[in-house]
Amino acid sequence: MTATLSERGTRTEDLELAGLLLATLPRLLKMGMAVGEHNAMSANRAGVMWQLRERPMRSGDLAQRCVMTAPALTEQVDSLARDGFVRRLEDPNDRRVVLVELTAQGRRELDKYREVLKRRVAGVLARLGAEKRARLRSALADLQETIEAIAEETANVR
Amino acid sequence: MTATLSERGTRTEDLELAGLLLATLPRLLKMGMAVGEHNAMSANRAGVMWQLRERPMRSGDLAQRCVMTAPALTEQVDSLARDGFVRRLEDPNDRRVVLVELTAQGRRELDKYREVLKRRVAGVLARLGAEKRARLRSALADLQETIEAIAEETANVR
DNA sequence: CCTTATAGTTCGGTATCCAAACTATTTGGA
DNA sequence: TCCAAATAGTTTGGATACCGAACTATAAGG
Repeated sequence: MTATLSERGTRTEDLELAGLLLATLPRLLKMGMAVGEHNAMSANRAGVMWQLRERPMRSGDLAQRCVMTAPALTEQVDSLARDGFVRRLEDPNDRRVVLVELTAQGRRELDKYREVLKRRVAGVLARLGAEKRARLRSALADLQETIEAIAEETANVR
Repeated sequence: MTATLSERGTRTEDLELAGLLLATLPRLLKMGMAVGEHNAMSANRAGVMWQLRERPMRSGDLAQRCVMTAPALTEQVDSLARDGFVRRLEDPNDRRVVLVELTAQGRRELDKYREVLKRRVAGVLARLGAEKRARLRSALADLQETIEAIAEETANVR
């Protein structure tokens, strides 16, 4: 635990690390995300659909997970539903709620899109040696864990 | 023409790593970038200005570095110039060229904005232990190096 | 019941982006 | 020397994504 610093724990070291992260990653992502041929898909659409890969989700939770407002999400779901990639379901327990579910077609499109991105980003990562890739893998796993934990917490505060 | 990222040598291991990266980072960035109070700044604007932190840059190079089209960049520069954050300069050697320069005010705003983001992201990173943070730092440094190298290459192909 | 809270949607407006067409300048032959 | 092709940016027209505020429908509680 040793969480003595974690309250106001933004030390210089952390700030530098955060600055490095903010300078580095947006460009990498943009390079990977600029797909072009994939007309039906985009980074935003894929981000929403990705959250639904495991199970249907309430519209509000989906918005929170995608870090967007409820109106923005409604629009996204409208658009995705128009293309047949997701569908809206009723919640039998609470008729205010809208559940959003990934369709089979949506899953296929998402996989196809992510395959393209993965190949592209992998092309960058291939330039790192095996050792550096392993280190990156561990670091990303740590990050994902932390992000998931934060998402859980803020969802529970709801 | 496209093919900025090479796709050769993409092994399964690389693909998984890329997938992890694509699933993890956009959310972290969105969490950090959702500032709110900072009306005059945004992730996009800051991204453009950040490229100018060292020296003025040709409009075309700036667009390439920011991974956006020339028209989109023109619009961004218009908007940033309207706010006094950047200014256009002439290139005495080639009168077709427009150089874009960060103003003193722009630098102040950029620093302020990045400070907010850094604190926010650092708050996430503080949850990792010192060891994991160190590993993340190394991994990001590797990535940045690789990205810079790719940017150099594609710029030289010009 | 009737007030308050909650879940989504609609509305109005803004920011961001792209492809295609356009202007101005430079370059490279013939 | 002169003009066609290439290059650097901008303008135009249109699409997408986003947000705050107002609205509808349902649920919960006193």
